Formats: sequence, structure tokens, C-alpha cells
Amino acid sequence: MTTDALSLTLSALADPTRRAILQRLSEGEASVSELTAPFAISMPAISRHLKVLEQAGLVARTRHAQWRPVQLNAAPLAELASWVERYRRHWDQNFARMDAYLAELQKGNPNGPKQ
Amino acid sequence: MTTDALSLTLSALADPTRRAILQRLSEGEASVSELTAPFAISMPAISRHLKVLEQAGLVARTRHAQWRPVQLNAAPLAELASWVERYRRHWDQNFARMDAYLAELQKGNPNGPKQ
DNA sequence: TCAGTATTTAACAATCGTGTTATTTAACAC
DNA sequence: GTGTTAAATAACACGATTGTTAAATACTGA
Repeated sequence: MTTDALSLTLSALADPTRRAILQRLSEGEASVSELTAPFAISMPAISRHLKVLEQAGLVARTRHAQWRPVQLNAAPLAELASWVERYRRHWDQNFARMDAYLAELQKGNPNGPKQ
Repeated sequence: MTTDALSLTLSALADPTRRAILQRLSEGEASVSELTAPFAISMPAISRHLKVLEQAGLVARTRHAQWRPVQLNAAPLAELASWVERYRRHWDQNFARMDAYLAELQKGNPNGPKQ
């Protein structure tokens, strides 16, 4: 498949369980057991969610005795943020007003800043 | 199922074809035929991608003779943007520096703004 | 009404995603 | 070594996703 990074990030984030895991990790690293506790699903299921998050680069795993602490890595979210930003003008009222204002300026300032 | 809105948005965006459709629509509305043209897949496949985007609230469809013009609706991206923003401090260097700076201020200004 | 165009829906196949339980691996402690 | 704990992997089931082609629907225009 060779899926692109942004698709990997988005499909990893599409699952509510995985987003909850990230939220927990934003408060600090955690073991797989600790991550499993809040959910009604088994540890193997969480382990697979972690694998998805790891392949998307959203978490990193280290090793400490029989624990594998999991840490958040938010770097891929930077790319997502910049992707979303390209659409901000389509929903943001301030952006819309700014566009209209600039358009007015463009055609000879009839409603420009100094009347 | 009753999937939450953010999950719907994210899984809709996880597909590269659907993101390409949105990008095309950011330049203006288009018919299904026009949206199909750039891709190597059939029109029914595109029609179903559009249904996914519509259910996520990312596009709206109107009716004009035998055409069903499709329009971008970026509103759901606002929620996504604000979700991502909550993690900005985890990747943004400026945020990290600001955090460190504020922490210094907090513990008695040893490395504060005036030395 | 009939033919043509645009689009959706139906029926099907193949693959993917997510959960389960059972088993295996790895590290600790005695 | 044995036993315990933490986690991953295997094997499986099941439903969702995504594509296909063929048929149905909706509108236009003579």
C-alpha cells in the first residue's frame, strides 16, 4: 500500500479509543496496563491500537524491565495542523471578512479603510 | 454505532481520494463527473466517497437539472483544528520555550526577563 | 413519448479493521 | 531452576470499507 503519512495519521486518529490513549499520554508516559485500565476492552486490543499509533509515529515505546512505557509523539500532528489550516478561510468568519475587505481594496478602495 | 462527529470527520479525511476531492472543491463547486475525471476509479466509487463526505458534513449537494453540484463545507474542520491545537504545545518549539520560561518565572524569576 | 446524459443504487468480491481467547515471549524475584 | 507479571503474537470471527459491473432513477429536449 505504502500509505502516505497524513493518511496514516488521520486513520490512527479516527478511532476514539486511540484518541483517548493520546489524551492520557499527553499527561505523561504510561505502561500498556495503565492504558488498558480505563477501557472495557482487552489488553491485546489496546496493544494493537498502540501498534497503529506507533506506525503513525504518534507514540514511541521504550523498554524498562518487563514494562514497555509508551510516550506521546505529537510531531505528526504538526503536518495535520498545517493541512487543516489551508481550509481555515473556508470556515472562519474573520477570514471571510478579510477576504471581502481585500477584494474591495483590490477594485479601487470603494469601501476601504479610509471610507 | 452513533459515531461521534470528530471520528466521522477523521475517517472521511483518512482517504487520499476524498482529500483530493475536498481540495478540488475548495476551488469551487463541481459535478460528480468533474470530480471523477482526475481519478482512475469509476463514478459509482466516487459517488460513494461523496456519500461518506456528506455524512461527515464536509460536502453539501444541491440539485440543478440532471446535475448534482457538490460544494465544500469546511465547518467540521473547525472542530478538528481545535482538537489538534490542544496538542500544539507538545510539538511546537516556541510553545516549549514559553513553557520553560513561564516555569522559571514561577519559581522566583532566576532566569526571568531581567536576568 | 423517446433518446440521451448524469447520477445513484444493487449485487457482489476482496480486503481491512477490530475485537476475542489462547499461547508465547521477556524480564523479574526467589 | 520455578513462579509471577507485563506485554506481544497467533488464530479466528465478524462487520465495515472500497472497488467492480449492471441496472435503476431523474432530468432534458426534440
